Amino acid sequence: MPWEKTFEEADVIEQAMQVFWKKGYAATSISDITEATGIKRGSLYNAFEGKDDLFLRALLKYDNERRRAAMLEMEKIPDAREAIAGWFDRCVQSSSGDADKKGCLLVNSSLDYASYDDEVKKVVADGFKEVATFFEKLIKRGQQEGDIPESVDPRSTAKALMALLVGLRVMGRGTLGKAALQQIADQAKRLIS
Amino acid sequence: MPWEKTFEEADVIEQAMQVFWKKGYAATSISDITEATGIKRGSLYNAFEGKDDLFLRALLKYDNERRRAAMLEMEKIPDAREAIAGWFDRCVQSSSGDADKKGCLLVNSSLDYASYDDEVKKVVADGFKEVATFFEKLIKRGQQEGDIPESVDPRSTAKALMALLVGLRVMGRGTLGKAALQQIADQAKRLIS
DNA sequence: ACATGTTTTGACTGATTGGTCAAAAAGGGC
DNA sequence: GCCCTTTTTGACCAATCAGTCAAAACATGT
Repeated sequence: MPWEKTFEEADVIEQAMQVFWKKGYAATSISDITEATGIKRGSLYNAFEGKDDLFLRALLKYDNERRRAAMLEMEKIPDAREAIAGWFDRCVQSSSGDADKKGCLLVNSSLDYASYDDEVKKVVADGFKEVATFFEKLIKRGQQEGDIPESVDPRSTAKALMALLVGLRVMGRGTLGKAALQQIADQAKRLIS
Repeated sequence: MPWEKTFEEADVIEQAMQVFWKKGYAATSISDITEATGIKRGSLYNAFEGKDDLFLRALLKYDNERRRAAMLEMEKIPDAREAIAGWFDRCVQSSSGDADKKGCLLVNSSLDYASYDDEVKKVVADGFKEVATFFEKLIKRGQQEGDIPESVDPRSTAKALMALLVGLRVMGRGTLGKAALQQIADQAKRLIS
């Protein structure tokens, strides 16, 4: 056996993700990443195919460790209404708690759209779709358990919650403070009442 | 008198705006703009300070001719509820009707945030704030006229409508079709019921 | 026809971009 | 100690970036 890498790929992807998250895909240069990770240019290209590939991996890591993780956690909450509300509150927390105001990488990426290849677009689109489906299931469950009125249409309300969440994430990057974001989150609860 | 410009500044700004709108600020190069407008590099720099300046003017033009214009038009609608609903329907139309899926330049710009100077940030932030204030006034008017129930809180609902609109605009750039966008718009109406 | 002052033009700059590559460095197996 | 294979390294590449500038083109006032 010859020699093994002196860095962990996952660590590099994590740090690259932070840079992409903060600056956006187009505005992030390879030099930004080599500076952030400490590994040299050549090593980076030895381990990854290129900027596209690295971004895709970073996005997948984010998607797995943040979005999917949040879904799994919210699924455990017994009350369906509280699960939905909890997701919004969680976003308010993470948006207002981040001094860099990075928002959500999936949401941010959905607007750089034109820059990406199809694989990246699919990750973004699938992520949104899964969350919307998740909301829809929760609404139906809430209706079965009597927590959510039958007058609420699961499918369209789920889409609206999704849009509201995206909007919350976008507005959270601007000048809106925590209190304002919380007001938005509270209105989300009215959509399932 | 020596010689006058052979192009109209407003035309150049309009065409530059289209490019920025479609590709985003960071991904748009000066060459993209000279190709789109037909005017040569030097002439462009003779008429404008640079890329930043050109983008700011393009954004201001968009803000004036789209956002402000929409506000003025919606203000004319007698029924406050319909004015709000009309705005959403209008966005569904323009989002689904655009083959390029450019969305809203103000919304798009709000996510490139880090790339811009303070003046641009101010235009974006002020634009959002004005729309939210507009919604708030409409809600209050609707309540006075008895079209909107008193149980609706004007301020926080206006913020939520704003967020929902932003989300609609973002989602509209993805795979969501017209019907799905319309479902979201219809849910907006539930927030003022 | 000529002088005037602006616009137009395209070649040019230095910096930065994403990406490549050959040589050096590093460890395990023998 | 030597070989084999992989990683590391930094110099290097062509392309592109935003921006500059001097000279040519131009319409007007005289």
